[in-house]
Amino acid sequence: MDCKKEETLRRGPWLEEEDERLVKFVTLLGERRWDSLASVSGLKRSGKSCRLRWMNYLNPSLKRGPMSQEEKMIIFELHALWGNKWSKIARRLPGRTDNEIKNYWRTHFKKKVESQNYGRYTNFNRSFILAYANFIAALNKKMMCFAVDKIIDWRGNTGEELWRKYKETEITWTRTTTQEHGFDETVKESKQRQMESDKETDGGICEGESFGVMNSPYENRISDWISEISTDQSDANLLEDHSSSSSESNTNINVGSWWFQETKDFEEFSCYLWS
DNA sequence: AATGGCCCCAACCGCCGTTTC
DNA sequence: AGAAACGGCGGTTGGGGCCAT
Repeated sequence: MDCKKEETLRRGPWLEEEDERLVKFVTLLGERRWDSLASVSGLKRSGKSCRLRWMNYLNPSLKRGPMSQEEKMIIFELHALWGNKWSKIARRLPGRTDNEIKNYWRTHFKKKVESQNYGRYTNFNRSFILAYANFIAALNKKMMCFAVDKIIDWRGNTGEELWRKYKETEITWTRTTTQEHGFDETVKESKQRQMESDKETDGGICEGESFGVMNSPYENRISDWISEISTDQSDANLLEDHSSSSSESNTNINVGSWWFQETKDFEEFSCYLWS
């Protein structure tokens, strides 16, 4: 019986009329009970095949077109954190499927990873990522200033140290990714140039207004998140001498004036951020 | 023009955890 | 409670397109 059923099932690329029929029945019955949907629709496809076609191709919420600069960076960074957790990474990239990300990774990054250049990126430490997220958030919020010399993280890294790491990583990242992966880094580079010139002229105070701020959904979410947790007190911390911050209990992290619980690891942080 | 190598991506496979009956 | 069905996930495959030779 099952063998007979198998024989009648179509395989391989989907035809246009199959797609149309599938869309019609998913709209009608919803995204569930794929086996029933497959048989009710009259499609000679397995439920699994129908589900896959919908999830990876027909779903109207899917993004079309090439990966953006930012999506590439997110894939790269989250893969460094989580490994081949494609569905998990996909959840941080609205409109992209695990299959798409997996394919993208395999064709664009895998060879590079297998060569010697990857190791240093896997060491993105949390303080750097947090500082970076805060920095982007600060830009997005167009805050009046970003006082590098007032920052300290829970490991005792000063703002200057984080800033230096940020710049080094950005420079290395920019150079290698542009060369190796053909990324368009113009926005990032212009930001960086601006940062450096501002830093020189303002003694460590960066004017957020000066930057060409991107308005991506991710950065907006970071910004929203920061808005949620920011308080008047934390704003006051911006101007607080970091020596007093460092004397505080180690359970708190003060990066760029926002407080985090040390127990909250980066995964939790980013889940909250992008979920 | 023919061919081979490579890239890209849709689709499939097998496994496993969850849900349903 | 347990078997079957279902759904999700990561790994793999195969075919079309492009490009260099």
